[in-house]
Amino acid sequence: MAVKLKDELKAAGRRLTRPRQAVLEVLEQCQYPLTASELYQQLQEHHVSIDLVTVYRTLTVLKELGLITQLELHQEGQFRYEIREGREHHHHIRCQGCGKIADLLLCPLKKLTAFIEKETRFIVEHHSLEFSGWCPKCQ
Amino acid sequence: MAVKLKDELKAAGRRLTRPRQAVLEVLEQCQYPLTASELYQQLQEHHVSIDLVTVYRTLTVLKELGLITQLELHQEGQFRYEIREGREHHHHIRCQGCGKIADLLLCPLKKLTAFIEKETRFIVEHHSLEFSGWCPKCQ
DNA sequence: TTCTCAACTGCAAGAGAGTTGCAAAAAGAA
DNA sequence: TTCTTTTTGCAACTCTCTTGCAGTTGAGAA
Ligand SMILES: [Mn+2]
Ligand SMILES: [Mn+2]
Ligand SMILES: [Zn+2]
Ligand SMILES: [Zn+2]
Repeated sequence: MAVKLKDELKAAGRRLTRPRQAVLEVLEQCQYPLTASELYQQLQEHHVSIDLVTVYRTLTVLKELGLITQLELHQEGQFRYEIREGREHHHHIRCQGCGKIADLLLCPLKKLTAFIEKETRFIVEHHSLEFSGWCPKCQ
Repeated sequence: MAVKLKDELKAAGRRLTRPRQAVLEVLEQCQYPLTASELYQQLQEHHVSIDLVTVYRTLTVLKELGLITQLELHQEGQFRYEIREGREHHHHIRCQGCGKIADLLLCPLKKLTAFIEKETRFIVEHHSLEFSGWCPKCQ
């Protein structure tokens, strides 16, 4: 992934820097999508000192390079980011109690998209689908 | 609807006021869900002078009474509100060009919810599903 | 109708996520 | 090492939404 980062940056005329490597590493090791400030905290715990503004700018760059995905969970009011490498398009479920986020490794919307395009005459480009509820521990 | 508002307010020990009537009227007449500031603008156009803070507080009350629904469209960064009366649970599609929002009078997620509950052992309470793309005019 | 008081409103200030301007620092090519 | 361009950190800012508080108003009681 580090190699891929370097190549993608170079191809885009951008530079390989400490913050970009560090942010990508944290996201690689995390099992669930992180917010900018969660990422910032984790960096501090790893004794990597990067300004929060730089975290935001880095996330924008990594997203532009197609290395991470930005997502929005319902009613959270902030973005989350996760590594794209090796993960197909999928959706999430979040526990209303503890905030635990789990992947749903499926997308049931292909047929529905075709139907909606026919009915509305829109051309569908994106969709967003998330569930929330109670995880086993919080029930 | 005006009668229903009065009754619901009374039942909740709350009062019937000008802002509450005006906000509900604007939402009743609108064909698509409005943000707080769109609502505020429309009120001003109708020469109803209500502070934006009061609009927010009014939306909270109407939501608590179950008269309106709060929703969040993907990537918009603000809430929208629509009248609940006479409308079943449904979803939306928004045009990335002009911002037009259309209702999708369907919900395809009942079976999927049961499947997810079995797979994840979460109990699903809410879901959010929206589409975005290009409306006929913007294509 | 008038009185009374809790509910409500407007204004100012604040919170939280994210963005922008700018000078100083660092990457990387020559 | 030098030079140019990109990147960073800091401060200030934007935008949506919330909170505190003093003055106003709705509506039940007298
Ligand atoms: Mn995921
Ligand atoms: Mn609708
Ligand atoms: Zn999908
Ligand atoms: Zn649904």
